[in-house]
Amino acid sequence: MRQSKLFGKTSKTVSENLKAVSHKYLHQGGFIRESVAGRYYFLPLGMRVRDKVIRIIEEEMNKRGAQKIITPILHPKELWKETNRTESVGFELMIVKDRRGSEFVLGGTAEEMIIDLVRKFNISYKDLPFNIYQFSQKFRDELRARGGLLRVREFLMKDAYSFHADEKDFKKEYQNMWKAYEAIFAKMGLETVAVESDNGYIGGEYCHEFVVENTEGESRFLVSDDGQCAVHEDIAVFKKEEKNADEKEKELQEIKALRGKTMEDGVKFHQLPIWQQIKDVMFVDNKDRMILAIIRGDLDVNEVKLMNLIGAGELRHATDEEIRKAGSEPGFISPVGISKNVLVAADDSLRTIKNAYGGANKKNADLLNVNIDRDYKPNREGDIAMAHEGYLSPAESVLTGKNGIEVGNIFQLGYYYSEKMKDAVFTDKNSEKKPFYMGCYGIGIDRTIAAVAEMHHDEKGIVWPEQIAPFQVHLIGIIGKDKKIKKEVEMIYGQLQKQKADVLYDDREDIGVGAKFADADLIGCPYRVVISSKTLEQKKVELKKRNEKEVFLVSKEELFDLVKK
RNA sequence: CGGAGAGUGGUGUAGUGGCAGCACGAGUGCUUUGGGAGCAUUUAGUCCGGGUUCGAUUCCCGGCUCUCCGACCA
Repeated sequence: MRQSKLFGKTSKTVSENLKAVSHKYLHQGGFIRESVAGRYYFLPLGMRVRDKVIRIIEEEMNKRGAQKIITPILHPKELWKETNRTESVGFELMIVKDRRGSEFVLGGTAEEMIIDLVRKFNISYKDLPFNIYQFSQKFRDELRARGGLLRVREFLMKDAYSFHADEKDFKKEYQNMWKAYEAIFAKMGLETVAVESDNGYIGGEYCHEFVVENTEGESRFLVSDDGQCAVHEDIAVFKKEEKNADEKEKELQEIKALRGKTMEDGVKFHQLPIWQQIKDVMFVDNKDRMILAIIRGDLDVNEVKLMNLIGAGELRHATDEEIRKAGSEPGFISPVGISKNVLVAADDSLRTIKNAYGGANKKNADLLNVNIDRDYKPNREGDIAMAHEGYLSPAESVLTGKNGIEVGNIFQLGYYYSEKMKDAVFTDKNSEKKPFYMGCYGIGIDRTIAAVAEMHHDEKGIVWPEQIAPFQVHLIGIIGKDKKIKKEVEMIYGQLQKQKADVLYDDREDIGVGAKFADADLIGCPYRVVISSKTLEQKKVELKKRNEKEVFLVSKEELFDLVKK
């Protein structure tokens, strides 16, 4: 490719608004341009990177038995109704209508579509298992796009769906895809951690996120020092040490408490440790249920765990008025004697303490010596606590908090969809209809590219890993008056083309050499080849790796050899 | 959705209640080629709507858009 003909240009300056490094360099290098927030044009350079990423994924998926298909992007809304995901999906669905009034969901994930396709075929156990995948544009009505390609509203995703006769067979595929992902990301120069996570609206019982550790990432997870676990904050369990569980239960007491509304106010007023206080958080779910989450005072409520415990689709904090309407008082909420209309969900940490203190459901009144079972009986009890850095894993290893970019995930779906959707069944050996056991597996292509840029750059631009660089070689001539040099570069370019080498030739005649070098650094091809009077004299070419400082003089033959694939 | 900030040529920015300036870019000509060259010349701009005002790019109100933080989402 001649750079003079390349559509899209590098830019010397960049808006201060572009904070994420990947965003900045992808913009400056001429890989992408923004349309509106969270929607991007991919320019030729960006497309080359994207195509290479696609190729790597495709190769690895095919190698492992998956087959590529494509579904329409507009999904009939009826399908989403069949699984009730028109209601349950957390992100607001993008819905479009055609002129006859038919409604379609702009696909953000394609479980329903794939099952709808599969059920057209009268699948028998002999057809199983299979894994079908696609690359397609996905739409998510994110409340807040950010960081260039890091979080977008429209992006290319590889999504795969596997169908099995039973769990055992599925588990093999889960491992198979796990391996595929490790191979895929390794080829792109990304080191990933498989983080155990919550399934969210996708459904199913367990899943793993593939996360690239990076401070720009929004995925918060914890790893234990013993290397035994890497788990997302949403579902991380930890050891809740006993506090004063041996203490004898004392008599319940209500006392006047002229204090502020915070946990600290309670500690100051009673001169007791924070862990002995009961933390009460009132929520409202999407069915307008009032939910009181209670937990040991030194811990925080994890809303995802809470949702899972009580089976809620969405949660929000209750307003002060709602708390009063439920017969309590902000800052003085208590599970003791709370209205029957309030669902009380208790964290099991409350079993590690005795004689707790906290509000009395009225202003400036507190209860002392509150004990679970004796004074209140939660409607639900379980783990709803948020794990934090420094806590101990169940195996008593210290947890460390990390941030990362989620580039892919693999989900166990089990019977989640096949039970909800009609005819999502196969015929087994005994001629009986059985629901499919399923899994699904996604990779966000755009975000993966951003992750590579976040991980591989220096102060001058992106340093692309060879496998996904827009070009392998950036060829530059320092031409001057000497016609011979121009001729030489053209000759070398011609030869490289003949070899079908992946080369970007900076043939622009009207710009200085400094600009050419700066552009080469910005674009970040792995090899830079320079032809000048100096190299011509020595009958060599100059070779420099983007990720190294030294330049080497090599013979033309060596160069041609290098780029031979 | 809550909070904060910002919208000025293609890009990055300055400034002002009364002529909108600079740099980069782009075009032309000459010159120039080892780290974003030089001279000359041309080109192009105040987000939208309303208000205050003799006069608004500037002040006020509304809208839209973007960025950041949070919430949400994965």
